[in-house]
Amino acid sequence: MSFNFTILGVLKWKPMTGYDLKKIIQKTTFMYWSGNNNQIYKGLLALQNQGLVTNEVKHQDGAPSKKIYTITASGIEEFNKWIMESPKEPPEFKKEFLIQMALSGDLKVDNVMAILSQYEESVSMKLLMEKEMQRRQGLDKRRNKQEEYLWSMISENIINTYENELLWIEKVKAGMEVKGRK
Amino acid sequence: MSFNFTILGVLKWKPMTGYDLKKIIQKTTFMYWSGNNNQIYKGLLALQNQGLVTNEVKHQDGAPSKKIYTITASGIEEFNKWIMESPKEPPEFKKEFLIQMALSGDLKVDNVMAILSQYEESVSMKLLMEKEMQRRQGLDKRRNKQEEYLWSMISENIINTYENELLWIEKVKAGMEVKGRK
DNA sequence: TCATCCATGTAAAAAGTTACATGATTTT
DNA sequence: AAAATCATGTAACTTTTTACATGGATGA
Repeated sequence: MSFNFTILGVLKWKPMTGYDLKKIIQKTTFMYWSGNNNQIYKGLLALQNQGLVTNEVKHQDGAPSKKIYTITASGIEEFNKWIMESPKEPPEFKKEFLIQMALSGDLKVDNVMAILSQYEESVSMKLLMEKEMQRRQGLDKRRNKQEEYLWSMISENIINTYENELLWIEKVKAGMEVKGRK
Repeated sequence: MSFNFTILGVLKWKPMTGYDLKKIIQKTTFMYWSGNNNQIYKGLLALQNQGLVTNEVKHQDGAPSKKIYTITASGIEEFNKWIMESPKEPPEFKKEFLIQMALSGDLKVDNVMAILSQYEESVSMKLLMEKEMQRRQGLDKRRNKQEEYLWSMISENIINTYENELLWIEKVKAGMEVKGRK
């Protein structure tokens, strides 16, 4: 389960609470989970049972007390092993629209054009949202030049993905129009 | 649940058994489910209860008897409504590697280069497999020119996705090397 | 002879999401 | 006065995957 490794990796930055982790995972879109409480708190418990993190309870006046989690030496070791030795999964996608297109063989050309436009609208919207998310995250300070470079490349990867999808939509539309005119 | 709509859409091609559906969904990689028995047979039951499909049992000598499912008129109506009126979901990705890269800020340059190469290998392999899958599927006959065009565009979409990922990996590697030399 | 194909189904586990529950403080 | 933030946790549900179960026919 890579979710727990993600927690571990973020705790390498600095010790923090489950609530902090939740916020980070939720705003980082490429950490693709919902980042809900259930996963976070269960994950932290499991990591603690494996001795990969420890926590220290901080009581606060006029605020709920917090558990600050810190990664242990064996936690760092396990995490580095995951990074270096785990098989690198190829990207996975779910493009429901491809299924819809595959099953639209007997639709009228105009209808196919319509659903292509709907998809285009949806991808454009997503791209805008993604750019806004990244603008906000660009304000976060990175630990060093390498981390900054890697995060900028990740941004590029995500933006590219949506932009390539838009280019592909245009191509399909152009091809459909030629068919329609005949 | 788009899985059941997928079943419905494939049944629009022609009546067939759950087993046939399973094979089609399994070999069509962009229908991203495992296409396991549980989903197929439960899905068909649900569709039948909604009156969207009917089945006819065919007994066979020396082979298990089969249930041939046929889409009903209201099934076709529901399916077309799904295609035209359902919101078009933007593509979703799970790129575990982006998470690994995001958490590799304190790795040595050589180690980052190593995991990039591992990822490149993994994506290349996946691309090859995908091309082979598509070569096999290219042998299937399509119902008409439009369906043929749409399926060729879907192939292009999938191949593009992996090829763009490979281009991106090269770019990241090139950028890392400049950093390493400094 | 051993594996795969045909053909249907069930059981159980894992993974993931949504909603519930509490309660003080701060912001709108 | 209402909503959001901080902070932890639980419960219920949906979705998805893996494995089990049967059994004859065909192919390597």
